[in-house]
Amino acid sequence: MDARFVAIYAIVARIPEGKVSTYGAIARVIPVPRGARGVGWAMARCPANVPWWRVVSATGRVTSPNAHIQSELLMNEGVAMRDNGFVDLTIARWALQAD
DNA sequence: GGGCTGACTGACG
DNA sequence: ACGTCAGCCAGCC
Repeated sequence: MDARFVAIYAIVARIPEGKVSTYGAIARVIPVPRGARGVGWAMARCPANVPWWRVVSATGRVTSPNAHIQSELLMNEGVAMRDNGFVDLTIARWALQAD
């Protein structure tokens, strides 16, 4: 486990309910080895205590293999969902912070 | 060692 | 506005 990935999980863990963030946005705050893909890679291996469902693609689309579960979780938290698998980043986007 | 894949993104037609 | 393409680079055959 690399310290950078720990930082990714730490940031994701800071995303409040009803808010989401994007892979690319996180990749800009942290010097991730492979940029946005690195974040996705990290999410794919979410250490367990990580609210991975609050991370979506830059367009607001849920790109996870279990998108239906993710979208359901987001709706359950009050995230502004458009339709199946889409989040309204205009409303739900969280202001990133490295610390 | 070489080629393909992917929980991405931004540019292009 | 929407579908495709190319760049990206660690992992996994």
